[in-house]
Amino acid sequence: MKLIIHIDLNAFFAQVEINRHPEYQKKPLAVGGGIRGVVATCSYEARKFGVRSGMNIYDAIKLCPDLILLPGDYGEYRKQSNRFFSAVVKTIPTIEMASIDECYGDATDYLQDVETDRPTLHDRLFDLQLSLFRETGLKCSIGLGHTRFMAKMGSDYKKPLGITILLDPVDWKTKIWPLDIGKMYGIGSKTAPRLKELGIKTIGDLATGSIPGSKEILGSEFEYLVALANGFGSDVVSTESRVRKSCGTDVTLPTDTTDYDEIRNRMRECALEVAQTIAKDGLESRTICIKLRNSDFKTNTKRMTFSTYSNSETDIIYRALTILDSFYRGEPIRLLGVTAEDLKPVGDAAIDLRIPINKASRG
DNA sequence: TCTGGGGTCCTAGGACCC
DNA sequence: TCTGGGGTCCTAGGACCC
Repeated sequence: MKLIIHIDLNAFFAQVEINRHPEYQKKPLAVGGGIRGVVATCSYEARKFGVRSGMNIYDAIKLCPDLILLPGDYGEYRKQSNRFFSAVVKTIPTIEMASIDECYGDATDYLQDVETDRPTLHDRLFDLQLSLFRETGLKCSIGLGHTRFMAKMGSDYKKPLGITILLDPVDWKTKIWPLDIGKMYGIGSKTAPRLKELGIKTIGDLATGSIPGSKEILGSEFEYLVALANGFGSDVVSTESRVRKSCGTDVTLPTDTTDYDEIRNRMRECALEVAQTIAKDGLESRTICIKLRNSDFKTNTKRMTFSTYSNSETDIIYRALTILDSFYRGEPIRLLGVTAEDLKPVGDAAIDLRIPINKASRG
């Protein structure tokens, strides 16, 4: 069986900021904000006050009045991430980035000789963690399992600087099964409460696979999730960089507005940014989706598929505004955005399956 | 001053074709 | 006149993750 590792940088954005500004060491710090923003990441000192990612800034400051709030420097985070994971690759060549601050790796070659010797296995992972810190100044948590899921649950189990090995049933039965069902990767804030109502309070409860009603809630995911909790699942680590399927940008306005000129202008800015981004990446798009969120926080989307692919600024802006004009009904708008979908590399033949060849050739 | 911004994947239903 | 099933494309929205 393969040995899959998951490496997760702890409070990554906050770590980078503290490394750049040593005076913030041991201080409650959060990255995020903006006029109506939320916390993207916060330091462990901030977490002691109850501050969490996703929390709005207003609540975060209520909990922690001395919170240091930084706007975030995503270019720098990208650079530091590349530096860190390049260091990982020197030891574990097969890695798959899962996001800016985490990766999966196939560590079979690196660890196989010590797999059955638990103390030595642990030592080797500790050495890896330490050498990554010495080389990059960044702290990570490490999870190890036979599947991606167990590796991921492992790196999440103890932070910061955790090392959690979930190779044997006894490992996950004692560490993972007692966890709240909401901690399971793939079960979010909507599904967890519904499962709890049925009596599925922990991952172990789901693992039995026998609680009536759970199949109805989880639908086609049911068998898959039960299998994951029992140590089955994918162990494939793909080094291929993933092709982007969509590219979008949205913006929360400083205050809700019904001013159509402002809404149009903001939409134009978003469309321009999207056009420039996909053009820079050598992509073009055929479907444009616009998003409007009103003051009740209800989000509506409307998309249109066009007959040609384009990444030209004029086209993308025109398309987005055309949809907006046919869609906007005068409600106060809190957030708006544009997403380009149906992306393909410029120059690749566009195969239009909607026109059967026999008909098209009939002319 | 309550609730960002970047994504992915899935589902369900309608239109349309054979 | 009534009525079917398979398949694709498209759309809107939900859920989830970082």
